[in-house]
Amino acid sequence: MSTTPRTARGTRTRARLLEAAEQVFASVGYHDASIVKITEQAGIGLGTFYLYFEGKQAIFDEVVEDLNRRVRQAMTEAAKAAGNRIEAERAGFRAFFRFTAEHPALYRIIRQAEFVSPGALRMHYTRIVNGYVEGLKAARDAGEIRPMDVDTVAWALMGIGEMLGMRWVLWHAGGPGGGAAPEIPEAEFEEMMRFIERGMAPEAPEHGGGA
Amino acid sequence: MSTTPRTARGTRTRARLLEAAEQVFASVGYHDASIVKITEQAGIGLGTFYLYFEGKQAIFDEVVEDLNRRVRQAMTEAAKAAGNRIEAERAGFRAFFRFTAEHPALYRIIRQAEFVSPGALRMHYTRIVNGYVEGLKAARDAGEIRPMDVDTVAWALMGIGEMLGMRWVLWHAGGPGGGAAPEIPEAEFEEMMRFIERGMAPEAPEHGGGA
DNA sequence: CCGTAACCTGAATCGCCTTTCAGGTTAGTG
DNA sequence: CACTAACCTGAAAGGCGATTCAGGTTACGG
Repeated sequence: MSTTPRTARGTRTRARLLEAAEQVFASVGYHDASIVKITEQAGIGLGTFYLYFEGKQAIFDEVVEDLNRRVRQAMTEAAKAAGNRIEAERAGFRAFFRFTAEHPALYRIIRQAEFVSPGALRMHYTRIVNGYVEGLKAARDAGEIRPMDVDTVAWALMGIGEMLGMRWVLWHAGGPGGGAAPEIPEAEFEEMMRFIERGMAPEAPEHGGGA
Repeated sequence: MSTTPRTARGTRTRARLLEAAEQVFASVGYHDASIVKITEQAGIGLGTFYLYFEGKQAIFDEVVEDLNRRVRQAMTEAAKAAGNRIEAERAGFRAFFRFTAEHPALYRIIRQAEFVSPGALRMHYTRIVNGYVEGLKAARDAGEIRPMDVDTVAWALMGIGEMLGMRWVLWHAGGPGGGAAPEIPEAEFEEMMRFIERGMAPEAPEHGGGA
């Protein structure tokens, strides 16, 4: 039966397992991620794993939860500094891509969640979309974007981010074993933002005011 | 060693295995899809599997290839009937959603391919995007859409389709075990198309001409 | 230095899955 | 009907990985 650590040592051990699990899940996938591999990566005895986690699925869920919290924090943080809503959207997207470029684990892990833990998958997407929805509603009410069904558009934005991010992270940067965080092609990022901004622009823009 | 069937009987058996594999992969995932389950679903002896397939991964790749061919055919077929490019885009999207609504296997299987068979994953997305790219280039040259980096936009469209489709197919229609093909909400589909069409619209539309 | 609560360990158990193979069945031909 | 190429079968071998557990280690207050 798994327990919560009671001392600083235990807390550190648990954290090490979590970090190791993120790496192992991301590099070989859930299926091939054995508890042995995770504990070895963490430099910890096999049996110790079961002191802190119920099993493989349990630690997977926690890894997803953790990544989700971190990516949303990165996005909110970045958006906070922006002036208007459009700027905030742009900053949020950029933060999203930067985060996923630095943590390929996000994609690689989330995509497997469908069977491993459908609830975690839904939670992940829903939470991120909810962040968008709030921002979009405010922008819509402020007249910065056209009247729209913000839910649908928020999911569309999520889809764009996920697909382009996947393409950049997984394929632009060599193979799965790949090395450091890849650069996000600036020109493509701008093209994406143009597409998004036009898709959301108010009916009658400021007469000739382009991007 | 796996062989190609030499008679009508063998051909039928092989096809049954392929169909059963699609169902099993879609319903329990690659990991939990044992050869036993596949052969049982097909109503065929366990050993027979190895007459026609090298192993689990081999049949998985074929399932992906098959689904990919079918969804692209559905899209092309639908787009063919359309008048202009915008109409074709709309028809293609609708066909894509209809297909995935009727074959949830597409999502459920593709999402696992990342680790099971990265090549198959990339092949799947790339082929669909290539279809878009051709259409977009033609539309751009014909002045029906603004000048743009069609590759980036094509991937963005792919992302929108995948995310909204996933949402509709996986979540609007009860649980994973879910029943018949769910309806695609018409209002949401239209909102999505508005977003896409505006994102691609030429710089100076026909003076006040809306959608 | 002693005691003990918390922590750590990895060999062994248990169960499941892939793959093989020796032998049976089917269907078409002369 | 005899023959044979193609096809089908499922018990069993061989492996692998999740999880347990009996016993060792660490840290620290008294």
